[in-house]
Order: sequence, then structure tokens, then C-alpha cells
Amino acid sequence: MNDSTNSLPDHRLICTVDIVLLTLRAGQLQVMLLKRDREPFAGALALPGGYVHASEDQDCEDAAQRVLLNKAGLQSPYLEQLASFSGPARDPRGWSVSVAYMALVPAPEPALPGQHWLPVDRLPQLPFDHGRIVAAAAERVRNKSQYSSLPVHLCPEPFTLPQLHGIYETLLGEAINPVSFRRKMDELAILEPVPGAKRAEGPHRPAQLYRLKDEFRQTLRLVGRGLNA
Amino acid sequence: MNDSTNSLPDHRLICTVDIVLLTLRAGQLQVMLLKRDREPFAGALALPGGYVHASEDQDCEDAAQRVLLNKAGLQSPYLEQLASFSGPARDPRGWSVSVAYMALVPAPEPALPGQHWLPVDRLPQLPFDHGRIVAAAAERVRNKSQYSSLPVHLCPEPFTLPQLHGIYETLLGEAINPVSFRRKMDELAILEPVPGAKRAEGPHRPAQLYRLKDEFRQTLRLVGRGLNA
DNA sequence: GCAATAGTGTCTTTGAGACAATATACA
DNA sequence: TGTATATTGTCTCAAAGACACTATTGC
Repeated sequence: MNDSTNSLPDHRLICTVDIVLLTLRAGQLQVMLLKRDREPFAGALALPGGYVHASEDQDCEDAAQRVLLNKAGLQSPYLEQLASFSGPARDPRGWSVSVAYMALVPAPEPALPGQHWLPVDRLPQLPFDHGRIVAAAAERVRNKSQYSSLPVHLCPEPFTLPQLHGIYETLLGEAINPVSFRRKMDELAILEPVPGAKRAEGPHRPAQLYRLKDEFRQTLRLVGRGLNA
Repeated sequence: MNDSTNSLPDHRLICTVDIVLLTLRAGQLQVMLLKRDREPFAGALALPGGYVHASEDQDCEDAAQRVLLNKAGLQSPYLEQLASFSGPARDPRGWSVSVAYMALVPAPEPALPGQHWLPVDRLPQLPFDHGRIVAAAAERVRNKSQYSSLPVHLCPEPFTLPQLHGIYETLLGEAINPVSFRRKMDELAILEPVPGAKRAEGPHRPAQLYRLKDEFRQTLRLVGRGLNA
């Protein structure tokens, strides 16, 4: 395998996709890692990923969806291209380009067997440059949480406003004024109340349940001037 | 050339970089196109780009810098990764991945021979999927202009605040309150006045000249709540 | 001095945050 | 009825926009 690569033209490169599948569990942003079943780094925890298959994929996003379905059993979560990572050293097989995608899901309870969810801020050393890729994804999620509806994709539906409020606070790492939060969510107009459905977490007034309007399932909406200062 | 590609492994793909070099001229966001000197699409105007060379490039950004230097004579303009574009049909040579970069420069006057600057909003049909790539770059510049210091990279130094103000207005396509604009630029603290240097454009009070502080030449700074509403 | 744009001071308006009041569940 | 959280109304404060005033040049 190594010999054959040397004879390939200089511009035919290893092309892969890597998926940073994120969720919020135990009050932390967590990433899903899988134990690699082949070399290189067999046995190590790493991002789900794989070669782009020129013969079957329509584009890299298509490859990402395929990986997501095969390795995580996910049909169509929120998915966006993150960035591409490249270089001679990131993959021991040779000069490679990886187009990284970020996917968001509500916390799967319990985790599927074989899936390892780890907090993005306390990861062990990861193979390839997966550490950098996860860091980029975490940064983007936290950044976009400041001014967009992104975090709704981390919340299991239906959800209450206080619940979503908590998710934003966790991601941003700071308190958000509850009144402003309601005002903003109202402006965004991406949520619809589930008629009659309420949920109480204890001996107190139950909260209205909401779900995401269908047309925003793959779209984001931006908040006028951000969520807080 | 076509036969050889068929025998390559499925995951060894054509990898290129494409550069969307943007500037502001004649009050318009313009993109630099070059006449292609080889197939495919020889003779057509297209984005500067080229194969990633596994043997010389440290990563795709490196390849982008190389292309920028060789084809546009640019040393180190503002450069950021835009996104990757891929698929079986975008390049007639076969399934390909292009990592697109966006570069910003102050308007070069006069344009170098061979460089064609065209307004991004009135482009002819471009080869490959270069139309889409340019559209993505234009969208990103306009978007980032709403809340960051990005547009300073389009302004020839030294510049006056009214000049920079005009650039923001052009990019955003709407008026910006001059008082707020000054306040914001002041907050950002990325500009320094050139001591004693002023410029008058006519029979009136001359404006103070500014330059970008060196530490922000490749960095962006975000504005607290955006530049306007 | 006149015209024209640069730059500043201050009032008005808008929207975010604080706080208080009301609503509604379970015990 | 008591407690706890949901939800709403209203006041306060900070920042953006409008406007008016001063500054500085060439003519």
C-alpha cells in the first residue's frame, strides 16, 4: 500500500471527511468518538470519518451524511461544513485533505453501544489532527450561540423555554437575562408552541412546550444584536 | 490523461485550491479573474487556482499563498479559508475537491496586465463552479462587514475615517451613522493615527490619516453589537 | 469671509437588563 | 394554603442615531 502511493501523481491526494458530532449532556458540550477498527491508529478513539468515495458520493457533504448514517445511525441531523484540514503529517498514510463537518444532535439517552461521548474541553490526545478539528467545532458552536438559533438543534423536542435558556447559558458559559431571552426567541419566530402541551419539573407552574418550525430544521436564524452584551 | 485517472484508487482525488481575490474599485466589490492558459476551459476567465502539490505545500493554505504569489504577485494579503467545494461534475477532469480561499487587497491602481477585475454582482458565466465560489466569498465579506474589522483590508493605507466609512457603506449597501462609526472604530482600537498626516480631498478641513496596527494585519476584531441595527 | 467636509457634544430613541407582580402546578 | 418555577409588565440603564455646533482647509 505504501509503495503504490509513491507512484501516484502529485495532485491526487487522500481525501477524507471527518464528522464532529456534538451534543449537550451532563451540562457539557460533548463530542462523539468511535474506536477505530483499522490502521492507522486502530483501537484509538477518533472522530467518525472515512474516505470520500468518488464512485458513490455526489460531494463531500454527501460523504459526511453517509458516514453519519453508517457509523452513528443518524438520518439527517443539523449538519454544516466546518473547514478543511490538510498537510503531509496529519495522516500517516500521506499528504491528505480532510473536509470536516459539524453535526448537532439532542443528547441520545442512553448512548448507543460503541459510541463514546466525551466533553470537548477534557479530551485525551486524539489521533490525526482530530484535537484541532474538535476545537474548531467547539469554538464555532459557542460563537454562533451568541447570535443565532444554532443551539435549538441540541435540544430534544419538544422543549420548554427555560430548558433552551439553560442550553444557551451552558454554551455561552454565562447567565442570560431570562426576559431578554424570551423576547429574542419571540422575535426569531422559529418556535411554535405545542398546543396544550406543558411540562412541570416539580411542584410548580408547568412550562409551555415548543418545537422547532419545520422550515428551520436545517437553517439558522440570526439574532438582531446578539443575545447579551 | 483521461485513461490514467480511471485506474486510480477511488479515494485519491483531484485536489485544488481556488482563490477569490477581492477588492473595492469604482464603488463595487470586484473579483480578480485570469485568462486560463490551459485546458480545461483554456482562454476563459476564471479564478486563480491550481493543484495542491503534495511535494511542496505544507497545507492547502500554503498552496493558496503560492498561487497568489505566482499568479497575482501578492506576498501576504489578508487570507482566510472560505469553504470546500466538491463533486464529480465541477471539473471535467473528474471528481474533485477544491479548497477555496478568500483574499482581500486594497484596489491596485492600475490593474496589473492580465488581471481582470469584474464586479461580483455582474459576472459572466464562469467555468467550473467558480460562480458559486465567488458568490460565497461575496456573501461572507458582506456578512462580516456587519460586525467586524474585515473591510480595513480593502482600504489602501494610510486612509482617513471618512474613506473607511464609505467602504463599509458600500459593502453593506446602506448608510452608517458617522458618529456611531467613529465610536465603533475607536472601541475596536485597531487603528493608529499617522502622526501629523492629514489629507484634504477638496477645499475643506483635511482628515486625519490612519493605519492598521501591525498586530491586526491578519486578524479580525469583532464589534460589540454590530455596526448598525 | 464663504463653502465644504472633518470632527465633537449632547439630546432622543431603542432595546437590553433588573425587578416586581401574577399564574399555576403539586404537596 | 405554601412553595417553587413560569410568564408577563414595567422601570432603569446603556448604547445607537439624530442633530447641532465647532474646526480647518482652499478659494
